[in-house]
Amino acid sequence: MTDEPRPERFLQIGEAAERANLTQRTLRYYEEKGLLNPPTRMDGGFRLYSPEDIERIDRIKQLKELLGFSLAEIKEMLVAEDVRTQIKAEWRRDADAEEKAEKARTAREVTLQQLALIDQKMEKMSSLREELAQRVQRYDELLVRFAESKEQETAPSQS
Amino acid sequence: MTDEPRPERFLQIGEAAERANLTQRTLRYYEEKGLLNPPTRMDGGFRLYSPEDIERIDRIKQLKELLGFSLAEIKEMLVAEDVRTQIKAEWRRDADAEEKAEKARTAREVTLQQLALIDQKMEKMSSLREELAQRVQRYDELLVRFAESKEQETAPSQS
DNA sequence: ACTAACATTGACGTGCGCGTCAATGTTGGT
DNA sequence: ACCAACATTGACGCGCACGTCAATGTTAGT
Repeated sequence: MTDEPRPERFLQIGEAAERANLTQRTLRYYEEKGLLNPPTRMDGGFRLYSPEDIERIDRIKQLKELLGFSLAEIKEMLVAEDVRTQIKAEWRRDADAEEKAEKARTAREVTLQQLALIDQKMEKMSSLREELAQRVQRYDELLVRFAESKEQETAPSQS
Repeated sequence: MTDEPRPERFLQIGEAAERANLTQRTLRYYEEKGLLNPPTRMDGGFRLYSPEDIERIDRIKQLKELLGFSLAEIKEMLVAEDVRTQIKAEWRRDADAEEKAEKARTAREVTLQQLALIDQKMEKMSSLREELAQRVQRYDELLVRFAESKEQETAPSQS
């Protein structure tokens, strides 16, 4: 559960999986499903995950565990991320300026939608939290009343 | 998505399912898995869900969709709820007082754990929210810079 | 050159959370 | 008495998100 910092080296699948606390199978599966773009390979064919790949794996975990989305949904959400790295890569190269701006606008929109979604969830969680907190209070009151009545049994009122 | 208010009548499975936006199959499945205690039946064997049953169904939906727990986990969490209604039912009847208090304490503990769990999730969500908000800001800056450079193209600096 | 540790693809298996028949019974109204 | 609408149990099916072999290849160290 110790949030590993972003590594600066490339990692093989074993290390990558351990770091994220996932199995190798899971990483290959995510690749199969298009959630991870195919990582670079060593000469022998071993996968090599870049620091960016590693970050993306973390993001997937986050979206899955935290927000409970399906992999298909997560794939949709990662479009914004893709555009982001795409822009970074294209930034220094020519590429039509207006086109880049358009991509940025799209990415902005998608991210805003994600934000709205998170806000929705947080509101609902907050109200659930309130409900539970009130419930605890009621238990407390009940237990206090109980303690009082017990007190009276052994040591009658001193008023 | 309109949060139906708590009904005061007993509902058959059809109405109950529609109300919660679930299928009949799902309700029977929840019963099968012990998430719902067997509802009362009509003479012919038709299920009749009490208002409490209906509330419980909503709670299950909440825990599932909002927090993304498995049905097994939710079953665990509902223990507190069970104790709660149990206490209510036993309250007027004799039943050893200390025993009731013990149950209340247990229910309190379970509820506190759920609260802690929710707080954990909310914290993580909050930090994810921050990350995304920052990202939007960076897009904005980028787009502003872009707009400025475009402005210069058509209308050179007036300084 | 050998070996242990690590990786590859392919294929089948699994648990969860239901969906979907099929065959049958119940309820309520005309 | 009949009929449509609604329900019942049982059983098989299915998509998702991987788990788990099996057979094979790669890498790194001695």
